[in-house]
Amino acid sequence: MAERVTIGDLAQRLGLSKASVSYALNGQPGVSEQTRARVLALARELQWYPSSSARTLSGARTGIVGLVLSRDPDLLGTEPYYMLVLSGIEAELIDAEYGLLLRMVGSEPGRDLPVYERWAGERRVDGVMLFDQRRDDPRIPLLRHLGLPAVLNGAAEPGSVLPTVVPDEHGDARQVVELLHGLGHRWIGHLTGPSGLLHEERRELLVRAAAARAGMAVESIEGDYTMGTAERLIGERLRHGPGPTAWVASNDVMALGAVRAAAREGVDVPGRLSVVSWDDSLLCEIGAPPITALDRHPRDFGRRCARALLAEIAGTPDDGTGARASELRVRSSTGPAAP
Amino acid sequence: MAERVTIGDLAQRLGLSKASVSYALNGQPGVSEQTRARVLALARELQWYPSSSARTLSGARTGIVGLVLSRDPDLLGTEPYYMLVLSGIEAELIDAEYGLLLRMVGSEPGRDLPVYERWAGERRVDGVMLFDQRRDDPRIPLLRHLGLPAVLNGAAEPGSVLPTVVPDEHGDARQVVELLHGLGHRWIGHLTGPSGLLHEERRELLVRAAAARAGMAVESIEGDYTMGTAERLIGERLRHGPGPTAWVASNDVMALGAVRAAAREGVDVPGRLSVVSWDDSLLCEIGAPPITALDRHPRDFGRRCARALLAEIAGTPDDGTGARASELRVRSSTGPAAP
DNA sequence: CTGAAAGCGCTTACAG
DNA sequence: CTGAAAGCGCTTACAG
Repeated sequence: MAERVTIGDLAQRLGLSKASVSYALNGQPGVSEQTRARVLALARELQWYPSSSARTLSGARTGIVGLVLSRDPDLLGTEPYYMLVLSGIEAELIDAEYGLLLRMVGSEPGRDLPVYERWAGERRVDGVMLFDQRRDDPRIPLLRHLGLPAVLNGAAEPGSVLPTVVPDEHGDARQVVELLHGLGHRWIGHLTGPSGLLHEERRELLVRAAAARAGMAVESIEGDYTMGTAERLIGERLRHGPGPTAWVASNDVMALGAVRAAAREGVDVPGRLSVVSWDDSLLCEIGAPPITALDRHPRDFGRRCARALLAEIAGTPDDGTGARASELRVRSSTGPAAP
Repeated sequence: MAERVTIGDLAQRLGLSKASVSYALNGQPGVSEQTRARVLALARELQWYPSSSARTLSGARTGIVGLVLSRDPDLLGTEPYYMLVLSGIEAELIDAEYGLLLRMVGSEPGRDLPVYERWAGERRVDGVMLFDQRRDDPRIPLLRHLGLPAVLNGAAEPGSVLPTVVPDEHGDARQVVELLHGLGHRWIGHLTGPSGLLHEERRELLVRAAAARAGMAVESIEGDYTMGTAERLIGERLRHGPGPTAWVASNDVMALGAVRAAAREGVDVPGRLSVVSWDDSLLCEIGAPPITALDRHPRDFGRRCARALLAEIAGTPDDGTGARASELRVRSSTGPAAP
């Protein structure tokens, strides 16, 4: 086992004080360039690494950001979206030499709160990333109280005290609605995720606004992001009588559920019913038929989230400007409105 | 912002020494039960949390395990397998009050090595979990040299120096081969992942052994876990002339690729060709046709991996015994061998 | 430009 | 059972 080499070892070997070594290592003034070079050379040779705990204890940052995922693990497994956001976050953190502490706590509300308390109390992380914001989200006052830097991702609450990174929800809603309007649809359905979620409320609002401008009717059904529930709800709606000629589902898995419901009820997609997914993924590609979906560039989004948090931690708020416009991938689940 | 409360604050308020407070907090002998109760009560009241860096600096564990994922982020997004393993790992860590430090480094070989060096040097983690082991894997000597506890997951190399957690590969191969044999298949294809991976080599060996016992011929093609490549390779093979009547693909995404290739070549599945996936997922369920797949219980596997590492860290090696047998979910992509 | 010293918040022998 | 003290490996005023 490699013996741990400390700053004291370096100092001793070089006949310097620990202070000088520290200054040299950290690029601080107070040492000659020559001395600095000697220190750096020896540090490299002996493979010295700063002890993260010692650094943190004497006031430095931890170099870690925390992320609590409060979704059902099975959902996390089926939705590629989060894994892609995660990889975007990682990509950005790596450049900044930051690490990610990950916690999955399941979907019961409030399970994440003690995690933040603990991380703050133990000084584990320099900041946290929040997803799936809810109305009157208890995390916000808690983090404020804890003094833990945080960034909200995915939905802006008017007057929020925390920096927020949002996708181009406005453009997303417009693109989807315009596609359907262009195909002649005048009555569309919105299959949303759980209504407590702010980004769901926001989408609902924006879809309705865009549809209203285009003279289209909207009706909504609340789903839970699972295929089974979506299939049941849309199946019931289809049996119930005349309804929307197109459904917009809030994720890929629910869009699949809608397609399956249609198949079971003998309703042809896209002949008699169109389906659009708010998230793109392999699931949409291989659907039968392949499903028209919004590619919202989840990796990019993850990068922006991480960048905003790092800026917040550094004290130079940035607010993750510049969402890249989503691309609507038109496939075979959408077609002209049935007459 | 909440003011940090330290062990010194508690000691002062209670008129005790820091040592006594520490003993009380840690359940060490050396304080009366009465004193201990007073300390614990005040600690709770003031919401005291131990500083993780201070603890670690004075010799304690970090309470963190590390995981480096060296796969292409896009693959991670499409394969539900890893997210499920991750959630199993998390579930086990939470019980042990451990955290997970996650790093994604892309698939270029060797990108993960500096991460281990750094984590060891900085004393960031108490141990690491290794996946996707390769022949002559450079991580093994490196971790040994670094003295960082580690557990190998997914494939056992004979005589490995590290504790290893393996799925029931033997049973998996047997189940798949027996199903196909029972359906009359006598010539099967094995669409593997990259051959450098030990678990792929192992599967290949076991599939061939099981087939040989049953008097079946096997041919293999090496894929790369992506749908596109699988579709191309199987397409070429189908055009090339008589071939296997059934293909076993090493993951769900490649199984889909095989099914698509068959569709494009006008080969009916399962009428003229059967397809089995080594991994189950929503992708298999919604395939057209739905794909017969092995449910290898990835969450369970993740739990076992984490448990084995925690045991290793605690110095009570456990070797994650007791793989739960996989369940073969027979769907519509498998049928009697074409005459 | 360089060194001696204090301090970060814990733990842990070592005395009483 | 309790307290004074040293130490973990850094950083950072403060003197020289």
